[in-house]
Amino acid sequence: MTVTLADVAARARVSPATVSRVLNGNYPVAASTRDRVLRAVDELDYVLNGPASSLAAATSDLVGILVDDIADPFFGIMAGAAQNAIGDCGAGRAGGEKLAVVCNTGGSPERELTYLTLLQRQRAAAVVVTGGALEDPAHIEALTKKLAKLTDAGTRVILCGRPPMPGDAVTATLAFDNRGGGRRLTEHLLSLGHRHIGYVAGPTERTTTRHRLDGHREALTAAGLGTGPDAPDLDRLTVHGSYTRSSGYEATRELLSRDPSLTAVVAANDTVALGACAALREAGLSIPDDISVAGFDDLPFSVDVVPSLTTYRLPLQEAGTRAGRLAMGAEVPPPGGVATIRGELLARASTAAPRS
Amino acid sequence: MTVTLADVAARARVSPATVSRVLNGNYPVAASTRDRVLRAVDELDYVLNGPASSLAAATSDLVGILVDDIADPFFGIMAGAAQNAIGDCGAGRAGGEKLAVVCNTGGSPERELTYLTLLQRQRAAAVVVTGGALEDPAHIEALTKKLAKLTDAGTRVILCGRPPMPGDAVTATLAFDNRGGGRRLTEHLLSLGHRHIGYVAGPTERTTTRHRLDGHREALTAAGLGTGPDAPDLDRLTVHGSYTRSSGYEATRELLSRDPSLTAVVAANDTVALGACAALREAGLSIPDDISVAGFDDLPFSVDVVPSLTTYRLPLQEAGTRAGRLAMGAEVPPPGGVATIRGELLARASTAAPRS
DNA sequence: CTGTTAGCGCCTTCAG
DNA sequence: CTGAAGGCGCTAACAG
Repeated sequence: MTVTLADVAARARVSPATVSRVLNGNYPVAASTRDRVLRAVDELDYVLNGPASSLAAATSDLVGILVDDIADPFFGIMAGAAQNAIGDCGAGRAGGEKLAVVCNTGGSPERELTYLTLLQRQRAAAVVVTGGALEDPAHIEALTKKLAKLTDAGTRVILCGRPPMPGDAVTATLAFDNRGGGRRLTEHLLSLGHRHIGYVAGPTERTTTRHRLDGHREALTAAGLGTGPDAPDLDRLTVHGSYTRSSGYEATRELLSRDPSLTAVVAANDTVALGACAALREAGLSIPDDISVAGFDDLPFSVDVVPSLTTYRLPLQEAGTRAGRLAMGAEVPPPGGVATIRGELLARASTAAPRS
Repeated sequence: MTVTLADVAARARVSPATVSRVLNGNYPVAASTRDRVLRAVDELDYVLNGPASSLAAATSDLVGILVDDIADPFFGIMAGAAQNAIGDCGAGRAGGEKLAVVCNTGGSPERELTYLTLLQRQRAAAVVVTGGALEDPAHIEALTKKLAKLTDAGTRVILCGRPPMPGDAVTATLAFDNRGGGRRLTEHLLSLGHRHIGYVAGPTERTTTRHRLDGHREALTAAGLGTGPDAPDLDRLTVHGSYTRSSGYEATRELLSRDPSLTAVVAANDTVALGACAALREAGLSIPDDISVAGFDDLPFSVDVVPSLTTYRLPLQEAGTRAGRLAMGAEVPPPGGVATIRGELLARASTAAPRS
């Protein structure tokens, strides 16, 4: 019924081994033989049996990309770039095509582990894990063990946009400078003259959230606004939520009710910032005349909204591409296995000096 | 080195076959035996070899979801929902877990075919193809053949948000009522009193684009604005682009330059509508006082932008979920294999009666 | 309910 | 440069 490599061999009047060799292209074969084989493949409409091939070779063409939320462009952009890079590298086994595939964890640690197991089961060639890490010791340990096992089994493990993990469970890590970005953004606001700055943070248990917030407070402290008897109560000016627009909206209303004298709001990311803008506008405040707003990431829409959003640009595309190349082994890991990717402050129309 | 099923069998003092049976859960096994096996699995930290298992069983746990653009929430929402539905169904082989995986074609027909081949190679259990179809006869033929081959090989093929294909190459089709939506939107504008309506269309060669535009013109024609000596030149009031914000921006500027007397703009989708709004605002027009704008899809941001966007809501989440269930065989295909999913007109703040 | 026996389709030494 | 042979790890009949 289904055509196998043996059928192709018979038609091309060569041995199965030869067919295998031309298909994998990793062994010298006479040009004329190759042509004959390729023609037979075509005529028979032969498709390699992946499982059989993976079983025999003990590796597969699968590359998994794990994301927190596939409906969020932050992940979509990285995943797309990684997938492109992987597709472009070509030259793998069996026609040079890797199957780069994205898995949506929905932010659930269990599903993260499940997907990793599934990928391990498939003997994936590589795994790219994106997004901030959960700061739960139990999960970190489980994750570390699982990743170490993958690495042991020959799977390349790349962390993208995520802090390094302890030990050598991982092939390479591309970390974002979330702390630095948080600091720069707040420094920018400070230099504009703001002194009452609210912060709409992400979910508490994520490294991304904490690092961005740390950077923010670092800047505040450096400006003498961090502690001391008449320093503002930082916790009161911080509201946690999720990385969604509606969360930004709610949190901003809360912030406003806690301190109506706010002259600026920093959001955990651009999406959250959009929600913040909506809440502010609804409260009758004009941006940036009455209040400034800053985001983080520089998602595509950020330059386009009105007013255009001041943010800290993370090179998501580049990071994804690099992660993809690393996953393919097309690029050597950075020294120490860890590279920190810096972003860039984009001061746009949503921030201005406070009203005097 | 790596632990195999035989190792587990030895440790649990049963035969390999028994281990296989408890792992797959599709065969009666004594509870005490099962426990012993499960314990051994745990102690040995055993992970099933997917390729071996797929080879022997001639099927795999892989389910592919093809999308045009992973960075676009339109696809992200459907893909995420499908992935959830597939994960929730459980009860597959080997622990009941399917590996639901999304593949990003970037809108390229070649990559679509490539991914399908890769999935076929892996003997995928099912494939969900989302997004509008390309209207190129050569590609349609190639695609039909490839899908038929997948179906023949036992892979369930589900079309989601895409018109039906000729023949029986496909297991089930979930089509969106793009034409009906396009008509409803324009009828709404017409009933408000608009007579000069511009249309920002998507890429010419996609069914989604054409159906939405067809609906629009259908409504115009029904209102007596379609043809005739003093009917407006519909082609002049239509500009094609891509499904992006910037495309909407450019196209709207073009539209405005072609006919400054426009009182309404209908966009191919919400993202495009956002770009249209930006262009309109930049031209000094206020929405909806000077000009009305309508989108399509009802993406999450659409209710939140200012002014909130009138649009035609497509139940993306529901469609994705249903596609996922169909892919798992957890739901029987609709009669005839095709179900048309209707949406709902959402008249919001971006449309109003034209200035008199 | 459980063990035994054959392969699934391909890759990979080893010879030639 | 090409052929022959063995086995990758698991599942699916069969028996019992």
